[in-house]
Amino acid sequence: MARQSFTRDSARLGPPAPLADRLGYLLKHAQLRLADLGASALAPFGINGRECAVLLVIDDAPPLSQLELARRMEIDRTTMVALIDELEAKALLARHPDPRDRRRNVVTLTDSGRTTLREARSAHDHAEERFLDGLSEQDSAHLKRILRAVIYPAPDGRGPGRTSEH
Amino acid sequence: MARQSFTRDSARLGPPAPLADRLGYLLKHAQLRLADLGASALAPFGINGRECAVLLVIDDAPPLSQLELARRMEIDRTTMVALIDELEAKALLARHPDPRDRRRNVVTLTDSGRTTLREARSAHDHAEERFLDGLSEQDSAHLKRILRAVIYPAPDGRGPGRTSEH
DNA sequence: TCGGATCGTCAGCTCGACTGACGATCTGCC
DNA sequence: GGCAGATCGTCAGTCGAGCTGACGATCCGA
Repeated sequence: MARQSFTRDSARLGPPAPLADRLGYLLKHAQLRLADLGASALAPFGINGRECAVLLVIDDAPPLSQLELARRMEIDRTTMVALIDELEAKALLARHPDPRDRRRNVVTLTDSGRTTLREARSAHDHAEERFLDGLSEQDSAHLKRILRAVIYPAPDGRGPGRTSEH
Repeated sequence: MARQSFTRDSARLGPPAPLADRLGYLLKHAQLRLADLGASALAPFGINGRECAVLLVIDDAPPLSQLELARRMEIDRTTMVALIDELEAKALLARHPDPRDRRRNVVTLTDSGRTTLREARSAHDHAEERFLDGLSEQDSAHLKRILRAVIYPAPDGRGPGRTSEH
């Protein structure tokens, strides 16, 4: 359930003064809180956030090799091995040797994987909503837009980080 | 230098389509990028982000015990031990047994610690600016405000979670 | 004064991520 | 056709951050 449970009991005190304005602190703890909510939401499906993300990406794209998958998600390929091992053990996806290039394994969702993904996605969306609860529609959208901008900074002066070109 | 260096070489591709809109992904990667910038900025001073945060909090507050420090930063007290060990080894802070309660160690900055903190803080601020480069003043402020709102949600309907007062 | 709480410490564990190596396979080039 | 070099999946080992559980020293309230 997402590290950093610390003394959760000792009633939610605000941020320590000198850190309240540090972006690093804010980002870390926002991420932590969402991870926490997300983990609870996904727990009933026996998967965690990373695993859910893998399923999402596989579902979205044409059959991918492990390496392609890893690259898209910016995960190390050795890390992906374990991740896929796990999901395969849970029968949510399957490895198929690629007949065109026998070095590769093509990874696809199983029926069970698709079902689980559908339900898990909805549960996770709900957690995200709770996370954003209290924010206006605009603020939520704004947050995402700003985050994309700082993650994928415009290479030159112009334009926000490009936002996918489908 | 902040985990997740992955295939940094394979030219910065945008977010995988199905993840581009997931807050979890965005938060994680924003945090990652900032941590990366911050680590580079702090490296010359021989400290990392966590250590810098500890120095900041100590500097800000009256003499704190290790436990108080840990609580303020929402760090486990056993984790704090190692953190302080490290900073003490670097002579940036010192432990003093508290004469009033001999179970406690009061932690204070050394002169060297104060100097290092001053310089490191400025370097880190600069990194933060680079991170926010491309965002307008308003967007930067907005980002912090929104993050605070989601980290410390208003307990009931209305409250400090408020996000638009400009 | 004595039992229970508090504080600092330590050993051991988990988890995500990385490095380095290896065998199997593919590809370009002679 | 044959071979050097790249690519892919795998595995063992390591690292950092964080946690749990235990322990000794100390404090405090009944």
